[in-house]
Amino acid sequence: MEYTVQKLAQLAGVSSRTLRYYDEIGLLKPARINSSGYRIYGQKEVDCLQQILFYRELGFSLEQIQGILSDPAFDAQQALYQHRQKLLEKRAQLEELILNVEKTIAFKERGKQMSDQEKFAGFKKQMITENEMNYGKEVREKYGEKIVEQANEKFENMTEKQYEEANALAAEINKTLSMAMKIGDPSNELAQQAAKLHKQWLMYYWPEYNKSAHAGLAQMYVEDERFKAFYDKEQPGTAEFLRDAILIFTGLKQ
Amino acid sequence: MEYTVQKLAQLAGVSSRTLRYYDEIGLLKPARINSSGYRIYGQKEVDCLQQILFYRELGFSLEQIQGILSDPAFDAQQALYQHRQKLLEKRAQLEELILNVEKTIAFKERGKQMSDQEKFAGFKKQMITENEMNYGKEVREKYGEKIVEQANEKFENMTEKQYEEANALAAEINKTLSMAMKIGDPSNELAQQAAKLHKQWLMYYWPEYNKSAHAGLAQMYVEDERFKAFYDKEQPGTAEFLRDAILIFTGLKQ
DNA sequence: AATACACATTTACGCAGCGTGAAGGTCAAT
DNA sequence: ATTGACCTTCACGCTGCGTAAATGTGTATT
Repeated sequence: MEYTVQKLAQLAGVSSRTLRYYDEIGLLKPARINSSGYRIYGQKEVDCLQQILFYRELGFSLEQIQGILSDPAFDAQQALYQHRQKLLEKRAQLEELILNVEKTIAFKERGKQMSDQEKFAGFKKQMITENEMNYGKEVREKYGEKIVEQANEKFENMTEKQYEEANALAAEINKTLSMAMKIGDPSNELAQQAAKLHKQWLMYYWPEYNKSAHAGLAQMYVEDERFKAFYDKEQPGTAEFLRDAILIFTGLKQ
Repeated sequence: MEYTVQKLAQLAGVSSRTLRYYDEIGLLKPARINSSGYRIYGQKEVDCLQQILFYRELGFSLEQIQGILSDPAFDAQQALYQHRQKLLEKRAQLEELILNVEKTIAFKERGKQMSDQEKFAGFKKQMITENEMNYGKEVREKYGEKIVEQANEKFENMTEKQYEEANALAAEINKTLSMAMKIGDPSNELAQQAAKLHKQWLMYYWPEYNKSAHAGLAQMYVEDERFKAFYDKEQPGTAEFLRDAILIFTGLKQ
């Protein structure tokens, strides 16, 4: 059986350009060239092409394939081993690359979360200052107008650095919380650590700390859907969990 | 601090050609060009180069980096995700490649093993001709000295080509057997195919075929530990499986 | 026989990211 | 003035073809 470029190309599932290229680089010469200059391939060339494509699929370069096929018995084995070795190295590199990309993603993700929390901080400010919430009202009733004004002032006078510290704290709270959730007990050490961090975080925003206000805020985290959604976005039940941890931390439960 | 190409190149650990190229494609333009046409880079460019190299290490193309750096906040995140996705796909491809290369190695290895089987054939010869085994004895008793001598002669007169054919057959038997093993029933079509191939293989070595000798050999495969080890080396139980298949094939069981 | 249309041919640019010259100017020191 | 270490701008080369462009052939239909 004899084939022209196109026929052979179709048979082998490559382009005719590829066959001409293989001819050009001497990888696969046609059996003969007919009177019109057409390349004519025979059975031997078909077999050879199959071999070429086989090694090509294994990721060998055309040059390597040429080497392997020109001296088949000797090199093929060793070439395969070396090739495998190279592929393994390549894979190791890729693994590392992927790890680095993932680290970068995580890093940026954290950065993004902080800008989310920026909004949240704004949201919180709105809550405290504009008296929209019942709890806002309650706080005002309980602690008076003066303290609320002081809080606003403190918030608005935060330096950039303090702001970043607060956000870093918030990120740590999240992390600690998510770890504590895995254990599942709000009286557990890790959960109490989260509550403590939360207190520290609060102190960036509140003019003074007291346990019942902290506990009240914690309760609000559960009852206000906006807060709840914020805390639950990664893991449902986080708001409740944090509330319970804080209630225990403040000693206002059990 | 200002740098010429070379200085910056040294600082960043790239070649000056690279910096010129980055200038050429507009990825990193020098801060200014001095009166002699020298490229002069400033602090801003140093920082930018750091970013470029960072993303380059993550495997991004220069074009992608250009995109990311020109509109940092917006694209970077998504680009990272997409990039990760692409890397994962690439890894999957690599895995497959490696698997295929290893398969090929194993296949060629088996070819090499055929020269092990050369030993094995020698081993077999020894067994049959030198009357070491009970089964060897039995065969002699059953079929007489003459036929054994004929077998030896046939074996020693095998051409290279016949020998290779026989080895190819042996390889096919192995393959068929391992597939049949997955199904698990020695009366199954594939297992019977293996038995048939085994008969054909035998006929390269035996002067004449008969069912009971075939069945006897099959039994020996199980009872002689050397044969058993040979057949079981890839998958325990293969010797028994082959024996059962051959017993059914020869009709000497059930 | 003319036309159409699918095939064939060679030549050559393009791709990514530089390496590696070549041919020539500039700077500082000798 | 010369040297030697810099700098500059071309421009080709690497891989494995894709994708024209320009031109010739083979076969079927009108």
